[in-house]
Amino acid sequence: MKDLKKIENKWQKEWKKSKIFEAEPDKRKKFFTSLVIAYPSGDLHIGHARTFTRSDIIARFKRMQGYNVLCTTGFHATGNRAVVLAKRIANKDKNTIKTLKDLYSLSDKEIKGFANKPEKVVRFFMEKGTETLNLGGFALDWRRRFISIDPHFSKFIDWQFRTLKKKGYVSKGSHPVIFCPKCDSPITQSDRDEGENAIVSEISLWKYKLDNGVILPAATLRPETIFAITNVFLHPDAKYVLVKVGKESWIVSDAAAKKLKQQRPNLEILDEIDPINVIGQKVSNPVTNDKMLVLPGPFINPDATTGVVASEPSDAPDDHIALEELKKSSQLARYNLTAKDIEKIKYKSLIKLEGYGDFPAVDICKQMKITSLSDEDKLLEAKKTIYKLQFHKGVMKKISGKFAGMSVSDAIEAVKKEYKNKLDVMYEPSERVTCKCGAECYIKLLQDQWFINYGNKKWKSQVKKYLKEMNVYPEFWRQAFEAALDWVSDKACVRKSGLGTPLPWDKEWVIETLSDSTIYMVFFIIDKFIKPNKIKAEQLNDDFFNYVLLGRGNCKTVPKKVLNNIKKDFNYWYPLDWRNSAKDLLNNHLLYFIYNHIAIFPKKNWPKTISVNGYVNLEGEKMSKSKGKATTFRTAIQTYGADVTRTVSVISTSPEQDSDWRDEDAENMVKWRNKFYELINRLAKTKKFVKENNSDKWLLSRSMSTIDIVTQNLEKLESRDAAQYCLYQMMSDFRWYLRRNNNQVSKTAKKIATDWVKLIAVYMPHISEELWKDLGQKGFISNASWPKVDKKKIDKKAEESELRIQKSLDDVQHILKIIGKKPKEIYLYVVPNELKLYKESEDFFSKEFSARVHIYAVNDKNKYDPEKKSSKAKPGKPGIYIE
RNA sequence: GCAGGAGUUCCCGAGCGGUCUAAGGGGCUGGGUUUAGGACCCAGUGGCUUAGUGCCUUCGCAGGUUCGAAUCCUGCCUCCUGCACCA
Repeated sequence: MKDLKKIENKWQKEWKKSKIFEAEPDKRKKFFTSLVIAYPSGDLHIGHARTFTRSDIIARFKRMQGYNVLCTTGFHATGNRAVVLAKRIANKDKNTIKTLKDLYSLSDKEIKGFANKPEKVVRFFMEKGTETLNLGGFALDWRRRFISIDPHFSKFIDWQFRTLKKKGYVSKGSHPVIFCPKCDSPITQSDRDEGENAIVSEISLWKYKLDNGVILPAATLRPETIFAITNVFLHPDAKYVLVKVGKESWIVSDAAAKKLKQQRPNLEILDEIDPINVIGQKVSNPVTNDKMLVLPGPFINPDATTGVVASEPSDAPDDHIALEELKKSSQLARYNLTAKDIEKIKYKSLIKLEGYGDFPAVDICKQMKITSLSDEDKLLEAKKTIYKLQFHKGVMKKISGKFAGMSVSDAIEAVKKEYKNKLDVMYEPSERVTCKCGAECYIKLLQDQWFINYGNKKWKSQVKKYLKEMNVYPEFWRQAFEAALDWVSDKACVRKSGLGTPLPWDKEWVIETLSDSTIYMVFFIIDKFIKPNKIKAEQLNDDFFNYVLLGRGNCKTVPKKVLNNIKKDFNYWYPLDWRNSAKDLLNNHLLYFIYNHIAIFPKKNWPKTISVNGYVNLEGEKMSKSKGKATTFRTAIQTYGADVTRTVSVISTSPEQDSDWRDEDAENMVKWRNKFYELINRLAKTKKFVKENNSDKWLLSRSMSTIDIVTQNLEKLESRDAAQYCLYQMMSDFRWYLRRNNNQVSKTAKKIATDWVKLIAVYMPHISEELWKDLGQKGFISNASWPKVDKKKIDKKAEESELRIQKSLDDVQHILKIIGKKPKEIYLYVVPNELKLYKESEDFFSKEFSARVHIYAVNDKNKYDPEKKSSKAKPGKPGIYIE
């Protein structure tokens, strides 16, 4: 057999030489798509294989359908990753260097050259990535490749941002992030030691006032309990401070003051406060104005939130038990309090909860026999139980005034809204977070941030409306999309570090990754003109983009002729017909992509179709978790060949699900490919064809249905279904056909095989080109026309007849199994109109059973039928006699 | 916590109101082919039964709707993903 890997290389060269993938406008209908631009901080991984192959399959399919297809890609270097990598190399980080060596076989010298040179890193891997895509057989127009740190591209981003700003979609604000004080920077999941999954949670602060006007800000996740608060707790032995916040004075724990300082730059620490002096005083409830005591709470954690806790003992088991304990406390005198003071505290029933009385906290503590704060585990469980029940099923009682009758979950939001002016907020990580450097992290409110206002109601509703008009494949994702759209809000679009384009009007900021990659597909069209016309970045000013992209104004920096060519190309190719990406971009990039098109371009240029696919796991493990042995796209190609790698990466599961890369699958696919190649190659060489019988009509009918299904599925990019039919279904039909015909083929079968190779060509383009040539066809199969479905050739009768043969084969086998002996003679008695069908299959049956098979019509007077089995014959079910 | 999903036979993985013991692989068992191994081909793979048949049981758990449920509804359990400065 030929070396199928050499074949791949040969056809890649042929394609390049003949430039068949370089697209120029012509009279055909166009189809414009692109691979999602990859981040080149390493070579492409196996996840890219899936997403990219899907795009390539659709591009190749459309090309064969007769469209003028433009498919291309570029690289995205914006952001911090390469900067961090280059820094780590400079610091001689062993893991980083080892990974680079293991995965990409780089030499020490090469690696050393990357130290503190992020640009060098990304440009190096851009070349690697390009190579890999070529090895994968991607049908791309490489004249349009760019990287997002090219100065020309930056000019495009300048224009985009100025345009957005003019339209009022960019504004300044503040933004909470999880922050490491030691590294002095926001800290992402991968930089964390503990609390990888922590998120920023917003905590409400109710401001309880002492008589002297000083505020005790109590933190809570349940602001609706304000109506039933009975007292406030301070830790008697913790360090508290008096701080100034704007015009107000607050008392908070020392730890809290330090955290709050990060969220409120105007906060000033004035003085240390002894909590003992505050305990025993009275504060007023900010909503009800009720007076209540400040009590000692040795159980509270002064480091959490503000160190001030409001107590709601009817619903919070902790608070209830704390008060119970306090009644018996011997320490009360220390705070000038008496047990009577505590006993006077009256619980207020706030939330109606089925199965519980007025005070659920009291009930559950009784039930669970909790009597002391030292029963920590039980208390936690009780708290969780009540909280969960109340959140989902609790109903607010009369005491809550206008919120009465609301569910607790609704009331929380309603209270926040109603008392917007009285409530304050602070932010905390949802769990403890520590940085890899060891320091504990907290939330910092970044000031003077620039935002793109994706929360803008009008803009959002435009997106929502247009989303309904767009095609989303698989339809499965549309719901997820709409849900994500509901949640998307203003997005901080600049950072202080990393590669990228400086914000045009505030150059100390750099536009971040997801914000400079929203409409980059436009740049594929422009980029092609830059080199040949020696256009400099400075020439690409706003006038240029306004003229070529929006058809507005005048541009004097670029020659008129070039300008109009670009404009012509843009009008021909745009909009993007198909955007395919992995699901990680669903919540962000894909939405921003639609948002920005809608903001900047007229409707005729808005994208048409979005498709999404799941991730790829490696041997059942997440790629990020399978340490060290991460398979790259390139090694997969080198091991199994491009055709196999491509096919395996899209065939294993349906697009909406995560798939799994298993070497075993790839090995099976290698077998399949070889079998396919040998089969078609043998057909190609066949000169002697057999006479046709029912199985030819059957095969033709089956192949027409298969082509039909494959075509329909590719239209929706249901790659798995399409592949399953055109690989496995077709193969199993051919196998039956060959079995039926003693491994011989007819002319019809060879023609069907030719169509089959065309179907396979989108998955396995290399081997298909080779077989195309073997079959004596001209030109590239990549440019051949997609097989047409002739529904007239779908022959239900022939299929049914073939089914009868199969069934009869089964019946005989079944009997043979039961009688358990080797047959010498087999007699089949068929109804008269089936005689021809069975008679032409007589040899086939004989061969299958290694016995002489005799076919008789039931009305044949000369038949041999000692046991009168012919009387059992029905249509499709011959009588059977075996000797 | 909020949001979006998933749980199918030994394993992977289809099916998403009747044609479902439930596609397709893999594994295992038997047979063929082969000098042998491999590869390849055929058959079997819940239980009982049978000259090509018939019955019972099964799709996370528990209920419900229906003439009929793996498929629809309700509740529960378990698992996965995202929640933003990270590409």
